[in-house]
Amino acid sequence: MRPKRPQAADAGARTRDTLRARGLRLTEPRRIILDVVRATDAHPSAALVYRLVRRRLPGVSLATVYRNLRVLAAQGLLTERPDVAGMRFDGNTTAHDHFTCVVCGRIYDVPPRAGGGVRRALRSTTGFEVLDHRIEFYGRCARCRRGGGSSGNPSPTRRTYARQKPQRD
Amino acid sequence: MRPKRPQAADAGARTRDTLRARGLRLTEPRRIILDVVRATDAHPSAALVYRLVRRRLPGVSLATVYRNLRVLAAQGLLTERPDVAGMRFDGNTTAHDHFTCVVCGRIYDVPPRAGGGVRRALRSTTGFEVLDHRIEFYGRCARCRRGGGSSGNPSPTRRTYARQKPQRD
DNA sequence: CTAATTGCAAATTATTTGCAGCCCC
DNA sequence: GGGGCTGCAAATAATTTGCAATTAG
Repeated sequence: MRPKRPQAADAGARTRDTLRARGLRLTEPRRIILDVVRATDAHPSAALVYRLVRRRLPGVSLATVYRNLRVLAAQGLLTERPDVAGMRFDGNTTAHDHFTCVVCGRIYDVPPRAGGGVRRALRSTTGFEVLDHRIEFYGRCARCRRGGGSSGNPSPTRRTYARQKPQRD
Repeated sequence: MRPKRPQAADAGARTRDTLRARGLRLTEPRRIILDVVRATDAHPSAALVYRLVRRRLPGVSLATVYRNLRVLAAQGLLTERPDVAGMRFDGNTTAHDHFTCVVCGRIYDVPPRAGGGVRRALRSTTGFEVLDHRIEFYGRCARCRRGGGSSGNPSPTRRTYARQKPQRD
């Protein structure tokens, strides 16, 4: 397991309270699932979360992982990201954008760019109430610009990135 | 079928050339599929495209629809959008962002906001080569802000929008 | 206690693929 | 005429659900 992010420090107590307020319990599978998602910045798929959780709790079922990822997302304790290859989860709930490398498939967190200004502008021109927004960038990461598509994906010669099948999980 | 967008005027010829250049053919199913996706701004799922195409070509198979949506996306003739409820397709290939109403589930096209400036900034700070970007907004559309969640979705009282199940298709 | 949660297996849903025949260039 | 394309049916893959047993609070 990797070192946790700073925010994860108080996780136990705060998380428990958040859940309890909605009549939800902080069970061991649930706690470990959240912990695992928070401990990585790989934006894991449900399948990968499952594999990682199993290392700590060999008996969990995949269904439990799916159910909890949903519950935790509904409580705002983690975020769901629809992806070409299925749903991915993000334990970093602070404001940030994403950069997907079309060569290696890695998803990088990048600092938030177009701040509230964009949202305000949209609101004033459309009359829509903007509650949230997400920005996804696509391109070649520094690593892949240098060496040819280093680790990870085969086909570096793709023309589209929409269909890029990154290292699933 | 609804009125086409201005860009769709020359579709036939240009599209044929684009495909031919890659050794691909412009068959009737393919042409109609592209036509259908271009004729709507509903960001349809494959299943809806299938239903719409069938009206004009009753014999098509779902597999053909899927295969062609992939091919057309790979050629840049349409865009794929991963969504919580599966892939959606967009025939509008000009620069624009999206606004998803968390009440009725509609996806609106909105004019592009954070232009190239955002991309340039990201490039200079990260060393990443940014080829493309997408912005997704979430909130309540004008219509839903007025009347309670008018047409469309049941549960107007949801707390999260990540799991909003919009009118599938 | 007792409602929330879990594991398991079966069920759904979305999407892809193998293959034989068809058709565009 | 040959390689793309198509329809069909079967195969995968991702995610969900029913249910009886278990457990947190």
